[in-house]
Amino acid sequence: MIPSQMLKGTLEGCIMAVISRQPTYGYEITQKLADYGFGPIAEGTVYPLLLRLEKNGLARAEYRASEVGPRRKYYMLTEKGQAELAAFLASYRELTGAVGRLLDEIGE
Amino acid sequence: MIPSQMLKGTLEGCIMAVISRQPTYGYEITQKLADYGFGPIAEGTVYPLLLRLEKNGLARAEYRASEVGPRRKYYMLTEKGQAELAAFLASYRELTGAVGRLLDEIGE
DNA sequence: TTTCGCTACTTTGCAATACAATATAGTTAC
DNA sequence: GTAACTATATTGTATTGCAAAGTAGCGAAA
Repeated sequence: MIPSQMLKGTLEGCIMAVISRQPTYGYEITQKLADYGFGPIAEGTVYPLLLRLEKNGLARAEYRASEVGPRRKYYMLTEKGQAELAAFLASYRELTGAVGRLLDEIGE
Repeated sequence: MIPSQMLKGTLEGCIMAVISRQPTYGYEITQKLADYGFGPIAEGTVYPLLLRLEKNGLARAEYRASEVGPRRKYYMLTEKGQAELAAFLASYRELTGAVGRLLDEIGE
């Protein structure tokens, strides 16, 4: 299990990454994240985060009917969101680079 | 600059990693972290974190005189701390693994 | 036809933590 | 004697993942 504190700041970027290629809805995102190995990410985590992305103009959404259940709210990145995703990737690499150098030095 | 939210959960593990090899004092830790590329980590971040490690039995500390300034409080990992460090490393690799798979798939 | 299971979204409130700000104080060099 | 660097501690704040609870559509088994 990845501790929740360690997901802070990273999860938002990861969700932006998920919706960056094709419109995706919340429920599907939680399943994809589990597939990638993030563990079960609570819906109470994903939905508020999506609403926040939308509110901040990083994503926009549209409802589409589903053939197997309630309608789905598909999210996709705005241009501003694409830029934010690029910034996240840069920061993420900065972090993993720093941690990598540290672990290297202590022989881990 | 690595956003502070992204450091949450990771920084504690990194500081454990720093003091795992040799006793280190707070001020020195902030400098080492900067050297590794974490950016300037505020003292208001490091000291409370060290006190927390100590309080939770993950680290112990002793004061030693300095030849160039005030006395220093050297921190070192306890056995419990070593175990916690190992757990952190496992979680960290779980996270980077998951993010890696995600970024792979979206072609980043 | 009712109930269970899966799908799907929203809201409220809490807990953890990095950090800014502030305070304190020893040492050295000008 | 005062500025600059070294060194630790405390208080309060903002962010954010998540638990919990609620709403609701659909299909299949009972």
